[in-house]
Amino acid sequence: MDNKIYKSEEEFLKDYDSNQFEKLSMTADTLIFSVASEETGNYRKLSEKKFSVLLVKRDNYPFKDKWCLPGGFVGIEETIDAAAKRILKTETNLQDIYMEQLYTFGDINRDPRMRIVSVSYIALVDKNRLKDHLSKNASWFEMNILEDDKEIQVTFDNHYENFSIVIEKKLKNPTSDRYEYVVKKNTQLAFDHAKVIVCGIARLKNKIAYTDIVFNMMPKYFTLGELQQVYEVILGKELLDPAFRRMIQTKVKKTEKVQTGGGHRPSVLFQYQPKK
Amino acid sequence: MDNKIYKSEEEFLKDYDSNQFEKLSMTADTLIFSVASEETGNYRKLSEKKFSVLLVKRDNYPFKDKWCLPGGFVGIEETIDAAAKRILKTETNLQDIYMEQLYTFGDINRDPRMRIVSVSYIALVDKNRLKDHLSKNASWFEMNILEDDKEIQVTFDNHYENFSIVIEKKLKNPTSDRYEYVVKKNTQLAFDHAKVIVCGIARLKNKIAYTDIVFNMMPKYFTLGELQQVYEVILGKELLDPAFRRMIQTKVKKTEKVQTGGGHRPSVLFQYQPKK
DNA sequence: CTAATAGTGTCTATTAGACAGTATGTT
DNA sequence: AACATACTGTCTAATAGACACTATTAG
Repeated sequence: MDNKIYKSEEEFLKDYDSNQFEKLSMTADTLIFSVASEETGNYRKLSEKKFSVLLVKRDNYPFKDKWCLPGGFVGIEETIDAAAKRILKTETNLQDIYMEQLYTFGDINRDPRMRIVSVSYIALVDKNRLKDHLSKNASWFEMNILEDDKEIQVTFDNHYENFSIVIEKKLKNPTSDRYEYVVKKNTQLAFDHAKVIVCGIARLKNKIAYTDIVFNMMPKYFTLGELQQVYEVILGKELLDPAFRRMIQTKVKKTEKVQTGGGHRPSVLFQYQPKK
Repeated sequence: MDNKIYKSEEEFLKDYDSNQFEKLSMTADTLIFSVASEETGNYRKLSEKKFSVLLVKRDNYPFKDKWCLPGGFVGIEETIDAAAKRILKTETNLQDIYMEQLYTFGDINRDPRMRIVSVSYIALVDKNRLKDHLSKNASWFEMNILEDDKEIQVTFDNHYENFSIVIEKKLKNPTSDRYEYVVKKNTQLAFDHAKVIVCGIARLKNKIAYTDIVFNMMPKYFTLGELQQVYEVILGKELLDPAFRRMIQTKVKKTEKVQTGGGHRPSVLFQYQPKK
């Protein structure tokens, strides 16, 4: 850097060489999560809820024919949030969807082409809102998650293909809840997206406990049974009905509508009610 | 992008033009938090704990003579984490300090020179570990935080200068806990660092409730009174002794040592004990 | 003795877990 | 009638809040 003395910020900026530091490329990658209903065949049984993520098949190198998260480069005149929204629109044709920044992944060789830093986002959608607006290479994968202290296993299934990943978790520091993820098995996911997915699942699990973000995955009207299933499939464990209903009653409002036809007592439809 | 068909990833990569997308600059900015003890004058009274942040006076444009967070450009061959560590070492001469990524700020005009995306980090240090290793322009500022639903006010004081900022909080979405911060008053902090500080304070407040990260700000041996004060100054509220001791007993281990000389009953010194 | 902090006992209020029970639709 | 889910009542366990009390030292 030169040592010229400037008298004002204007003068300094006019003279500033924006290329004196090396620049790098940035992408926004989006974890689009949803919960889908799978019919069971038995007219009496409830449809099973499946926790799903949207993946895109790469039709170019690198990682040609592998699956990856919807993503794209951040433009020089575009905020990162705007890039993430643009990508969501491109892949799902949806706007006004819940999104939040997840984490920024900056390993040097995470992309074989060159140094690319990825800012990841989580998006939550109600699957009823999108039927066939998906882009050509995009596909919903149902996930099954098996987790203990040391390892996470996720299996992905889109009814044509299925595969699984195994990720080892290591606490970065005994005082915190931050994990370092080490990919032990992954054949089908491009880049470091296996880690991104696992990181996003952890965030979502955490946040449904102390926020209302689940409702972004629900239709306007829903039964408490359905809502409970969504919690259960994300948390990966069953909940007790009375405890669940006690917890949820502050967040929802009963409607006059009921849902019948299930071969059992009709259930009341509820709506989300944000607390003031 | 050209449409040449490649037969392999190797062939593709050899041909790849890494400059086809616009690149941008990235910095890592670090919130270095600590809790300092301020003597009270009265030999009997405990020293007051002050929640502090390390700021650096800019000696160059832009924002010449304003205060900012320690930060620097991320090198093209350097991970973002490594950049953050390098910056911490430069400013405090400390290594092996607790750090975690906070958030990535990517507004287009957050830096008047050019498009710079900032990945912010939180670092927590025990102030006893650094006495006079600070870099020339760095200074610890004690913070006083006043917060309600809508607004955060922080005053900064380093015993020579003091100033305050006012930030409005707006929930981005009723279902979540994400805020948009709008700077209402700020005369002394450079860039968007007022927002970054407020964002970091919020994260810290949150995380001390469900992790053990406070212990990164404590010396090896401490009294429960001191520890409670640290919690209180970060949370901005008083805690009840019996409840605090019940909560903390699973995290600490009593030692044989006691601290005397305070004109009152001596207190037992404790150590952090991570749970297995 | 006094001021100040250290540390404990215990009552109460709130919340979470568990289980058993009742209600009601469709075939 | 039987199955499957909807929904509730209530006991218990665990946790958090509140307050009062005892302990101990330097000056």
